[in-house]
Amino acid sequence: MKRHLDPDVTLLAALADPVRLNIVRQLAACDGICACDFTDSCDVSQPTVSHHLKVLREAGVVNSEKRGSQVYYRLAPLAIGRLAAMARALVPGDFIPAGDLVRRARATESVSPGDAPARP
Amino acid sequence: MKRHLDPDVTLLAALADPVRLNIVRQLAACDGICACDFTDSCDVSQPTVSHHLKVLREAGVVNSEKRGSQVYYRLAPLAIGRLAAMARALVPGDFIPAGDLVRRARATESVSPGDAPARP
DNA sequence: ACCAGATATTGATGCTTGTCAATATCGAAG
DNA sequence: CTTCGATATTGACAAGCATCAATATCTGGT
Repeated sequence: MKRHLDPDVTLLAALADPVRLNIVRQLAACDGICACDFTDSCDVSQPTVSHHLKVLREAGVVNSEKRGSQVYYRLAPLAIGRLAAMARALVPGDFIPAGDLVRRARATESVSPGDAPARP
Repeated sequence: MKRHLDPDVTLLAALADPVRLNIVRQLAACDGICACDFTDSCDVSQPTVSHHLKVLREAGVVNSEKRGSQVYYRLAPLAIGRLAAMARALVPGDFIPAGDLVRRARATESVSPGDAPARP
């Protein structure tokens, strides 16, 4: 994982992988999961799972705790908080002149994702 | 941009780039920005900006509206909403047995990001 | 001390991606 | 119609990443 200058990019990049997002979602549903469980649930090899866990660890998304011969992982609340804060900061309307609010309210998200700039 | 099966991964991947996150942040601060403004503010070439805008468009992060010879971009509220929903879904504590809450409350995020699994 | 299980590291490989130069397309103005 | 400014596309290239096989390290039990 590239060490970006912006820690938010690092956080997003850590989550922007199907295997890693799957891991994170499992951790959200049931905190404190042993690494071996991921080796079963994810359909990738054990070294790959270990690699992804390392990426998540270095991005601060998960914390690890060694217990006996196995390692338990849990979500880092700070990381999830940072993600939520990012989403909140991206919501327009907090620091925008009132006139723009009206203009935005009129344009009610009519364009579907992925289409070109209105080619007739 | 790879077309993932999971749309959330596509959304996160679209945001996980310094140039694109910069664009999105500018759009959050001042909605309705012409593409040429990004060519100035981002220190990459015009084709690269156009490429990143396309990625954001296809991920549903931004909507584009052609006005005259120039194209205005604005954030897609749905995408930001999806990001916020993701962050909310990752917060543990909503659907976790009460006993685990106590256990998690005791382990108060003491481990710093990126360190090894507690080697004494 | 040795063995077995769990996790991490290394090295190699194919695919993806960010970037730019060059070119194409599109719209407005003359 | 031609020219100019703005945006998009194409082609090419280097860098980064996900993945696995093989190997190493660590831990608990016998």
